[in-house]
Amino acid sequence: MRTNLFFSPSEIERETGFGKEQLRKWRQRYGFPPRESNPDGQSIYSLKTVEQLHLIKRLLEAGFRPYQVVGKTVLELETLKFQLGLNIKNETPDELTNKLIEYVKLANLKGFLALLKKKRRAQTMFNFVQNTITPLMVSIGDAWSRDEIDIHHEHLCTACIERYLQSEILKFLPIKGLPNILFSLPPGENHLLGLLMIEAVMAERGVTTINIGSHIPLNNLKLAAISCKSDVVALSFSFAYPARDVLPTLLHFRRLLPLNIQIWAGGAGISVIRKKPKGVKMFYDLNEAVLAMSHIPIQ
Amino acid sequence: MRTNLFFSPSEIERETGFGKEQLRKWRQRYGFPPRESNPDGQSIYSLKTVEQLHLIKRLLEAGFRPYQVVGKTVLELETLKFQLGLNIKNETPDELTNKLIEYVKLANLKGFLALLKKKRRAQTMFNFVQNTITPLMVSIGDAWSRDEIDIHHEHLCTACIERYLQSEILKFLPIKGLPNILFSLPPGENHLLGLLMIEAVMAERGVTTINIGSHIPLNNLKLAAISCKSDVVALSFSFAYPARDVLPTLLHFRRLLPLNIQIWAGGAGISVIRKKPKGVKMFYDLNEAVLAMSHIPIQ
DNA sequence: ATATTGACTTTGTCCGTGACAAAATAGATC
DNA sequence: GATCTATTTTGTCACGGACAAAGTCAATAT
Repeated sequence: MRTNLFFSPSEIERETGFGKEQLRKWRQRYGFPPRESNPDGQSIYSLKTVEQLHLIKRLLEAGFRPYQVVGKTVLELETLKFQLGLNIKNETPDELTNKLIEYVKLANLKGFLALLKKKRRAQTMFNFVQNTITPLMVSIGDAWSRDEIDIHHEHLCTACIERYLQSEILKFLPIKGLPNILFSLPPGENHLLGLLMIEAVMAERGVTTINIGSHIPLNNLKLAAISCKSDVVALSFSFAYPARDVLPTLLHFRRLLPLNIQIWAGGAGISVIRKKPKGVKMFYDLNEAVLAMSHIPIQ
Repeated sequence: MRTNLFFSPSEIERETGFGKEQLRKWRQRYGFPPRESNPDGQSIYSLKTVEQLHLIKRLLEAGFRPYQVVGKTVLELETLKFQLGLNIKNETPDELTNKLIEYVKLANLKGFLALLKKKRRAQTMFNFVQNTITPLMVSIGDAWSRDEIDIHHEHLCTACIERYLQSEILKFLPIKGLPNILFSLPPGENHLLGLLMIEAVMAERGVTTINIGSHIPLNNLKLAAISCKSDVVALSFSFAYPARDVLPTLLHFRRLLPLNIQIWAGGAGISVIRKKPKGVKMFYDLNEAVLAMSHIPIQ
């Protein structure tokens, strides 16, 4: 289903998280990635190269150093990977998830939403997010990487759930005496769903939540946090966020924001970070965040 | 708030959206931003420089060329901006708009939403969009360009209205026999509000609306339109969308999409286009779109 | 008068390379 | 074995040349 056989430098950055400067240096030092160009002279990367970069990325995350993996042949890399036993575990989706995916495939959003609402009524928002939405999005991602669905199915599903969560969040009433949390996405991040999920859970608990959305410079986000009298600013990093930018972004923001306002970071994008920056709370799990919420000192 | 803040090159990129390479070139060509360095010899940028870059960004968006604004003093830039401000039609906002803006300034989103809801109950969605939201957003934009509010106020306001519209759209029920419209943003576009406004109006009329959101390649959007059995695909171009990309995007999409599916284009971004591309309906007004809706042949 | 063409200018992005600081590793000492 | 120091590896930044894409403007055609 994927039609593009070649990738531009900016697409590479989005796909693999490696910057152009880094790749240029690798080419100078290890002779990889090779310099290719299309008839117009534009420099491009072939699908083979991109796949090799993905492989390198996984090996680096597993602890290898660049000089050990960059510049090796695919065969050598596969051998290393095999030795590590890096296997994808494919948990089989439950029945509900399968039904929902079926609706998306048929573009039956009415049925999709009806089923979602039914499930929502039967459980708390916390459980709904954890047991219904999360497995659904994981399975959708899996199905896409297996080419069983097109990317537009994923977009459709995401947009539908985002709309539903937005309307549900609006229904919750804040409780006096609980903290005030400002939700936002880091600059360059476009994936809103994860942020809405954690906001919905917090709103259910009675927290005053404000969602300022995406594409706001960190210095202006600081002003927003002060203006809203927020106790916490929560940022969500998606799987697609360039890994090497996560830590610098958090440190940058920590330096700007007054120390009496906490910074929370969550999302699939932070799982690659080994050591936590000082003054930032990292959440790998919904539970942790809910627990932490009850310990926020109110201003 | 006298802080001695300094930013590294990559932090500048996050704060202003200008890349390091671009800024380096500007320094080479126009002598701005100046080369400053901290005791360690690292090159850094002061907060003053950042603010100047924000100003430059606004002037560039207003149509100036880099050689006209990069390298000028703050005073010269302020003069240019002032001259620009004179062109803005300063219709005095009505009382309701002023009240809403006041709520945003105070970050009182509860009051903001309550007033919005009250107004919504008193009129149709069509009138709500045309008489309440549109003037509000115009005034917010004006206030920002006059430096009366910070950009974060605009973000807050936009996010709030988007959430409200999402929940309102969910309440409308489609009527059988009416067309099916797929709403989306062109690649690279981030401004959702305009799209939600037109979708809300259409949904009120009983049209089956599907909103697939942003950042979807045109080829996959085509697949979505076919899969959803849409009669029309509606795209919204914001004022911020690069004018030179509007026409190519529409022509590209028209070439991809089967001819029995109409393409609609709207938003502030299309007003700069002189001649319409063939096979695409351009809407400069809500009324036109509503009228056109009743003439769609149903498949 | 408007549209189109074509030369010229501006502008952003990519490249290769050198410099350098931060991180990781290895080696040495306690 | 643990801690400290020297060395190597690695990523980021600067610089300026090359170049294509986009914008400007004047001359010509419709």
